[in-house]
Amino acid sequence: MTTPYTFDHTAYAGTLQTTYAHLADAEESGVDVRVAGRVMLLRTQGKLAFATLRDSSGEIQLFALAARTEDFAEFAKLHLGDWVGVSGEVVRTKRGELSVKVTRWVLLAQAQHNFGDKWAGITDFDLRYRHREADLWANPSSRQSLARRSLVVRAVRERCWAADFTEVETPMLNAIATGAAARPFTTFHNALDSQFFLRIAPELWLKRLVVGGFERVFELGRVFRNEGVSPRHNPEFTMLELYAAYWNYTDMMAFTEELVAGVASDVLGTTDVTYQGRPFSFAAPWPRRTMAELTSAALGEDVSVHTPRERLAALLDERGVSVHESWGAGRCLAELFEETCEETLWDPIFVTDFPVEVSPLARRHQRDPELTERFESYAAGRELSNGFSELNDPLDQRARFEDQARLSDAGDDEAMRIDEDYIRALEWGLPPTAGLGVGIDRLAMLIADEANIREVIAFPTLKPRRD
RNA sequence: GCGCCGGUAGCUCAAUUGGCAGAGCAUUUGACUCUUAAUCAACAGGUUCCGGGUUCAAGUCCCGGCCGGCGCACCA
Repeated sequence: MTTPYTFDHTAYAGTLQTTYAHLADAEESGVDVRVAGRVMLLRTQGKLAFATLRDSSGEIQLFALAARTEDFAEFAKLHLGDWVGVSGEVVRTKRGELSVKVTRWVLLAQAQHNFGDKWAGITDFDLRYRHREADLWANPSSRQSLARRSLVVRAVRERCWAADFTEVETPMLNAIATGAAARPFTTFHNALDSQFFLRIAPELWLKRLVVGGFERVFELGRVFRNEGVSPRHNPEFTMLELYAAYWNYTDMMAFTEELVAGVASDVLGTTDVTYQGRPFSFAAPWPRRTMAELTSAALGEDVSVHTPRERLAALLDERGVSVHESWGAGRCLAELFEETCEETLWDPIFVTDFPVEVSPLARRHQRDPELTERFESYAAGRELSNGFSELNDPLDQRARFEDQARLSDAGDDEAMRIDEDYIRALEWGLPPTAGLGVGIDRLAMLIADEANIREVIAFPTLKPRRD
């Protein structure tokens, strides 16, 4: 059968609900509208038929009468899921339901499959994620979470633009996967006869743009990490990275809390949220506490990057963490922090002053060369952002990469590889600069109140069917 | 990668100790001029995820595999 190529609609269901909220029972507005969407429910009653129409804005009832509606018999045989366009008057029925009293209608597309259960919708995770299109029209909450993700991305982008950051795009196909500690995906370019890695972070490229004179840049894009899959990890995810010349990590913390609080406010209209039943507030300012302070408080024992490595290792051992021989005091401190503090950090907080050993791209702390001017923000027990004063000394950067190479030789397959082109870029002069990375999916989870990252990704990575 | 749990009609779910594989909704047919998950009547709908095994008999028990959820590990 042939269906129309266009439908000229003049109203949305949700808008009609607010515009005609005043209409009394059995009152007719005298206004004709054209609406389109999917038939979600159908109730026929002899020479009457009621359908629930859903469009992107909400739902409205369609009211068809044999005496008034063209092709009434066909209308009464619509299937759940069919797309229709209708025209008719906005009325409220005797029973109080705002409706479009259908005079003319057209089938826009047939639904050949249906989900059947009007109450439970689709609950099977496998079906929901593999056929998200069905999930989205069967389950309004799925659509809401993805819509909120979209609003988060939009708000992030607009706030970065408003702060004079230039949006840029850097390569996803890289000869070296660097800028973070993660195992990469590999691929191959035939014409260039070369192996490439999908990027694990855009960090080094972005700083090269700062070297080139883009004083404020950001990139909002996909990164790929060949790691495990979990309710909080998808192999490809979206990251915001942002760099500002002349800022240090203190400036960047101030920007970060304003950005995140602003995004929450833009999307939800408030900075007060409830995540998985537990409230917290994104409102700035967030507390700043050093990693050593928090870890000492959790342990009931003063520790720092200067605590003898043997003592830190013993504390880890007590907690069942196996200590690798290549770990120095800095790595041990960071592990202790993750073990004792991370999950307890519910309200947004900045954890500052990370050891040099675990921060190969961050600038040394002005007061302690064993630390860096680095922060991570935490919320709901999870890392939300990561930022630092950027290391701009090419000699120190080379030494840091060489430390990483030693870790790699010691069997750490996530250690960074030395990037000669990046060191050369630093030799051209990187001004004092602060950088920020924010996991957008994680932020969207918080704002959409979702426990599983897949709920804020339209098509999460699944194992291909093999049957 | 490891552990636990799950997979039954298009969808949501039942099935007692191993004993004829069911219901609601959806689909099909019929009734019905204000329904709201409409209601009522009837018909139809199955490789119980896949492959082996035990048994007179397997959705159910055993072995292997596939996919998913959760936890651990890894990470953001």
